[in-house]
Amino acid sequence: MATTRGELTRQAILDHAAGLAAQIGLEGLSIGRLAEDLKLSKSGLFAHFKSKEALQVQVLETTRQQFVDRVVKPGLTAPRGEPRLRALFDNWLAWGRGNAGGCLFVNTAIEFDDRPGPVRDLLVQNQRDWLDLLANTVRAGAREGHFDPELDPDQLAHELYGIMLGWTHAARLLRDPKVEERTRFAFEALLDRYRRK
Amino acid sequence: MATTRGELTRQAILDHAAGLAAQIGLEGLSIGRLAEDLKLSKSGLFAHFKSKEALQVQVLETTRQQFVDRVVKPGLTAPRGEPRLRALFDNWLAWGRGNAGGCLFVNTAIEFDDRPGPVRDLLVQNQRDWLDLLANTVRAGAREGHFDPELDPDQLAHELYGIMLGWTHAARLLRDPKVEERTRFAFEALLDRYRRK
DNA sequence: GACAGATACGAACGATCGTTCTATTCTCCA
DNA sequence: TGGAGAATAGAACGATCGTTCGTATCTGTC
Repeated sequence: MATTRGELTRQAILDHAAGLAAQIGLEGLSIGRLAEDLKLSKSGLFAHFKSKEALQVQVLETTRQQFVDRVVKPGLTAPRGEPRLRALFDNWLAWGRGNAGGCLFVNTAIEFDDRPGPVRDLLVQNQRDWLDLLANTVRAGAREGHFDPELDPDQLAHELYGIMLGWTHAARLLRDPKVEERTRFAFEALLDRYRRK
Repeated sequence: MATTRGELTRQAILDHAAGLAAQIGLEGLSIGRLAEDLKLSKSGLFAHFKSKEALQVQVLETTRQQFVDRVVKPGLTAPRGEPRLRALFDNWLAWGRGNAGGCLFVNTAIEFDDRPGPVRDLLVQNQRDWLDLLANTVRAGAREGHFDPELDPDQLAHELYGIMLGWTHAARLLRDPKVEERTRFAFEALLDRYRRK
């Protein structure tokens, strides 16, 4: 992976674009705006991607990598089962709080749920991977004796994602000061339902 | 309320725009596209609203009225307390399923959580009203003996909204065939936690 | 130090955006 | 029936969109 000059600017573009996209949407990204922000010419910037759609895809891929680095990998260092599920959840909350526009995947999920194409496809894959990771963590938790092995791990993952979406809504739109407390409460109640009795 | 000619076309515009906005977003709405769809001139259509932002606000108001008619009002005919909460929830699911682009409020919530202005303000008000309605229904349910009066109705409303958002994500992005069943399961589990023991 | 390829620029393309005019056409009441 | 005012149309505005093309500058190699 030779870090040539073009590769450096490409990454700089993608980093900036990823931050911007979380705030104004992947569709709201514009080549001109990006070029101006980064003091490049429109055509010079465009040449790195050949199309806006390719830029959008690469922005998603960049963000996915950041997500893995900041949420998934540190989460996997926690002991498997419930502690790992808690770590993943905590990291996700920190991720949502830490990004200026919130979680790009959550935003893009709604932006593209009606727009077929490679962006949507990639997004679906990312979300499935994340839900599968959560569900598998629950499965391991059942083997460890943390969770009731009779209950459906995919259902837990689905509900957990709903809690995260609820956090997004209350934190970012409503600016609810109790959002943290409400989210934790919901999380604990969910775990409790799935705990081995 | 004199139903003049201009008022008729205005409503026709708003009805079409509301459907379109749910699919491509409030920001994605364009005067030219609307004019073409409705066989009007751009300027003729524009004259009804004087600005795109005013159009967006009125689209939200139109949708709010539809929401009241199709979700809230029929819900209020159910007996107060738990039955009413169930009716509201069922109607909301039907509303989400019935609209081509999903729930406009959910979509716009994410589109505008970073964009200050009258559209965002109106949206916040709508969402607060809806959450308050849910919470008040729970409060009434506690008085009826359906729910535990020690538990926080606003928390239940918040979690209920998270379940709805989870439905949106699984149904519209992931096209999860089990979304209905998962959503119902989560809803029942939530009610169970809040039931008077 | 010259050459080759990668990288960036500037100008321009047609299309569309929201918005502003002026000029029609319609509607309805005196 | 004529005239006032509402409703729509048409043309044009400056701006921005994604994209293309030809040209210049840089970078690293022989």
